[in-house]
Amino acid sequence: MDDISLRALAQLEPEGLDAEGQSWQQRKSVQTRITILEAAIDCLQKHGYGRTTTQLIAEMAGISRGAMLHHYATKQDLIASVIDYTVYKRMEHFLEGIRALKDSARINEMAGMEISWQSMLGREFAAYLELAIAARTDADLAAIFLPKARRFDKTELAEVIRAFPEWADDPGGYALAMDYVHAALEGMVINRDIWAQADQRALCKFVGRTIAMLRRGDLRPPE
Amino acid sequence: MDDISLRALAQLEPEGLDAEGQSWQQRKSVQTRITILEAAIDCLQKHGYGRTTTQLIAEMAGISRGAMLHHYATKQDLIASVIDYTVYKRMEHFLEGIRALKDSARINEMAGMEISWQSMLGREFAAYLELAIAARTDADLAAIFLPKARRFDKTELAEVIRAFPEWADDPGGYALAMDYVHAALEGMVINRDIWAQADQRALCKFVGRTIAMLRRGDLRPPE
DNA sequence: GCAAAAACCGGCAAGCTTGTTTGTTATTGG
DNA sequence: CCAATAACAAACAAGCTTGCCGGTTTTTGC
Repeated sequence: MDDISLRALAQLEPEGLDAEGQSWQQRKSVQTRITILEAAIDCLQKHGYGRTTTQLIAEMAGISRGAMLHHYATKQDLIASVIDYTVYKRMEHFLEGIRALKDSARINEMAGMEISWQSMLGREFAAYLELAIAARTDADLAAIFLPKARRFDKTELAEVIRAFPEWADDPGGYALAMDYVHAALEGMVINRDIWAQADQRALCKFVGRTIAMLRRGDLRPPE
Repeated sequence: MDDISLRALAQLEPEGLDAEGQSWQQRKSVQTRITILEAAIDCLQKHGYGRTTTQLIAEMAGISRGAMLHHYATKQDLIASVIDYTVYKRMEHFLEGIRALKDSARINEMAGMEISWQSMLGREFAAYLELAIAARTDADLAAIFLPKARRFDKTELAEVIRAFPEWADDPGGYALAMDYVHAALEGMVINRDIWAQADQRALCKFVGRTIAMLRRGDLRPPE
């Protein structure tokens, strides 16, 4: 991960989680908060947003509910921090995927899609999806979620542009290709329990093929 | 809508909602039940699965909660009926789209995608999406939702095959194209509040173009 | 050391949600 | 007409969730 990537990541770093050079108490506080946020992600993944209660998070984190409410006064505060943390973690994983990609010299053209696909199989994306869906019907949640989500997409696009300089001749193609991959793969994730696995594999290959063609310019608008 | 379509639709018809030739009391009961189910769909769309309470549904339906619990003894019973009703309504709209398509002689190649896209803007799909996401983290809900969802996909595929006989030379292409359109469009729906509208329009066009190419056979596996 | 602050724990009240129960009105079949 | 049944309404109990408050232990700064 190079300097620019690290700077992009630092731009998304949640507040109150940098324990470097602090007192022992501060460091413990940060550690507890991370434990709580990780527990919250587990809850979102396993029980969904609607059934993610403060009680459950505290139990999964292994601390009392009173202790948790000391760190996050209200549930809304906690959820806001979970959003920050989840977005940060997703970007961290994404940049790690980009970095590994550069090392392996990109053996195939679907590398970008593979990174996205792998990122959608993790805990953080499951939590992100729960938050994204809940934000559709919860104005308060949307107010804090949507800006973060948009910033994530923006940062991710910038990193994709840096990682695939060979697309430089098609500036508009970047955003289109990224949105396309995200839409197709997220749609697949939603139907994961509904569709047959063989169909999902075939679809994955097809999307990869279209990406390769888009990159070659074979899918430019005909007019 | 021809006979075969009507038969496919009848196959998905919910139980206890056919009031033909019954007594006046029976017909009123059916009408009340439909009112409840429609109110439940509204609740799912506006407040999401997690905040859809029996109280809210009863209020939105304009009847007392006691009256509602007379028709649906438990919340689970109600949700099960909502799933049946939603799936039925979605198929009804889909078949209506197919029928209108035949009349207008399919002016463009993206007609199939347009039908799917329009269907995803309706109330029923919003409710369906809420149920699909909730089923991912709710085993009880999944047990009753997943079979219905799979049956819907199966029926829809059969109707697509009937509606587009010119694809007959590519049997495997049907399922792939349908899954592809669904995944891409559902992914777009999820990101509807996050992405810029212009990007969504561009992506919609791109997906349509790939569908056209898939139909022409230009996107067949290279090997 | 020692007072202040921070981390942590347990319990409590208010509100909401679900399911049950009891009662009232309207409709059906004989 | 009348008993049985269905549709509808209101109240109640039990459980859960959230936020708040007092109390305890540990750490920090002077």
